[in-house]
Amino acid sequence: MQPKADKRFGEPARDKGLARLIDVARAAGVSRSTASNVFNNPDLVRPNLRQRVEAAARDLGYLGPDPKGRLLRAGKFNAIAVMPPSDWGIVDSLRNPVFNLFLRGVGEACDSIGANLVIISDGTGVDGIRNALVDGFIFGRVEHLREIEPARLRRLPFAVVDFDPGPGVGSVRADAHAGGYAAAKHLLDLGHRRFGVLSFLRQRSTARFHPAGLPRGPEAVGMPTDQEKYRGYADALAEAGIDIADVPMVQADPWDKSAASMLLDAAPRATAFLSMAVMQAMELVAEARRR
Amino acid sequence: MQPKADKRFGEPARDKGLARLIDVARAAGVSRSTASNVFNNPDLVRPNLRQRVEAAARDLGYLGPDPKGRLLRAGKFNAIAVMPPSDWGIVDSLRNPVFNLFLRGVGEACDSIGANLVIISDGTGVDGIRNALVDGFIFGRVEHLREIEPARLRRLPFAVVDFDPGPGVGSVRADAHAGGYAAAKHLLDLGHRRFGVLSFLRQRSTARFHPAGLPRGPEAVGMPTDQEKYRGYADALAEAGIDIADVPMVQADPWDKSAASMLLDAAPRATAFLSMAVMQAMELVAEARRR
DNA sequence: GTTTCATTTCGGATCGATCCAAGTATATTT
DNA sequence: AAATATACTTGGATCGATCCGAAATGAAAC
Repeated sequence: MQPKADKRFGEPARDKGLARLIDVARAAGVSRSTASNVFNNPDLVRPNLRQRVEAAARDLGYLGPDPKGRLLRAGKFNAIAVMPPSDWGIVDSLRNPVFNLFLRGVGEACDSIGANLVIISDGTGVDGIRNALVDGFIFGRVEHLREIEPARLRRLPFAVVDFDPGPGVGSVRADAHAGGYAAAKHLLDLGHRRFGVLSFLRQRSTARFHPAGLPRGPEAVGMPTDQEKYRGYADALAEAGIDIADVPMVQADPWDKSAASMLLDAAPRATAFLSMAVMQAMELVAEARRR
Repeated sequence: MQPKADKRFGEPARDKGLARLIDVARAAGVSRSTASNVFNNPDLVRPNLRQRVEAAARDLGYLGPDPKGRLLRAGKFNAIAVMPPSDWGIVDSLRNPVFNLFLRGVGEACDSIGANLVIISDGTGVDGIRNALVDGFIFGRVEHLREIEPARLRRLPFAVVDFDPGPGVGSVRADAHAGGYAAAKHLLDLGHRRFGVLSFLRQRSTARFHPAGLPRGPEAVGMPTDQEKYRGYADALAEAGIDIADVPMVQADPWDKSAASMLLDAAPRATAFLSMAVMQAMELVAEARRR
């Protein structure tokens, strides 16, 4: 049947230069649906028409269905977002070995289902989270959950790593206590007895030194996993008769480079160090080597 | 003015449970435009109406303008895509220090403009490139350009790293010749005189050993930058009276782990090695340490 | 030459929102 | 109080495509 006058959109000046499906359809003298089928269900279109459409597409330089329109209908993005830890930004995140590992894990899943991996920019802010064109989010840090109002969180498809936000939410966590215990035990087995501890603060602020042990109250190590890790350290040390409360500790923002030298100054006789964050540990090694 | 009967969309069963802008508008007894303005240009809406809309939004659990619809109108994605080198996939890419560096560079730019960073999955294939919801692409390897038909490439906003695709296309490149020269020079200055060279093949295939120098023809090192780097090595060696054509070389796929041991076997007396790819170099170090 | 049925093709409705020309209510001027 | 200016609102058109019921086509059957 011949296409009647398809009054949809009165030929609104194709200024952008990019052909739309409707342009191809008109050029080929078929309806939008037929043209659409040529690209999505070629079997449904008889060969002669199909060729006409294909020729028209070639002539107009049509690149195939535009993802924008398709997306609006389908509602799927074929992409998964990863939220870098609060206020880290993309660069800092990529610099962190642990985050890289995390990213690789997510990347593997993405590869397997052919989804793209989106790293949410810090610059987009918390609202950016809503505007990201993705199917779901993976949070690496609890802070995010705190920042987002619960109502909207409830409608967001997401999963969490290293924190159990309660029933109904997908989450995975590492056994931080075991990890911390193993690390400390390893050092003890090597004969170390004098330690120093590097920990971090919840908020960006200046480094502070605690002569001994973990402070109580709101300043205590933030993440649940970190608390567990700390307890892991503590338990291992306890077995060797060392009270972690007697071990010098520096708390600082993970990016605060002064923490390392502060700890080295504070615990000059220490032969081994326990750190909560990789970045801090790396900085400590670098600083120690520098001296 | 009171909203008349806005006949648009005959209340199509809000089954998904998610409220749309139009639902909010109806609930508040205003038009879509007004509701839209409440979220985008609050100043244009009088307080009493605005509050009514906001209340309605709250009641219905409206989360703000859906990015899908907004996107369709705006045509902007606020995201930049990075293509991992052909057939690497996301995971392998993230494992590569050089790619990580590259990613960090792009990430920095993204952070600064508040754009999200998208890593295109290998699984989406070359077509995925069209379907990615991004504003532009950055290619790290020339192979991509070869895979994409020129016509569609011409309409794609993109930039290229380490390859100059010709006029009209944004591109940046490193001075590979200088880099190669400097690296080789450094080793020479350290006193090394017996070398081994690790290079890679364009296509995935089994490692092959060349007793001396770079083979000619289609098997030659693929990327322009790699050829330059090779010449950089060659020039530095030449200054020390060494002809690179006399240096044992192994060519292999960057991920082929056998290359390292093959080279170590082939050049047992070598005291220093020159590699075209980081991954190969890393594997070489690991293998050497293992022995 | 009809009737019947499977195969193709068509076009209005829709996805969720924004733009803009046109209309209405309110404020200001005379 | 009428006339004019200003401030808000409105709804149709649009972004680019897909879905699906209905209409048209063509081939086989009567």
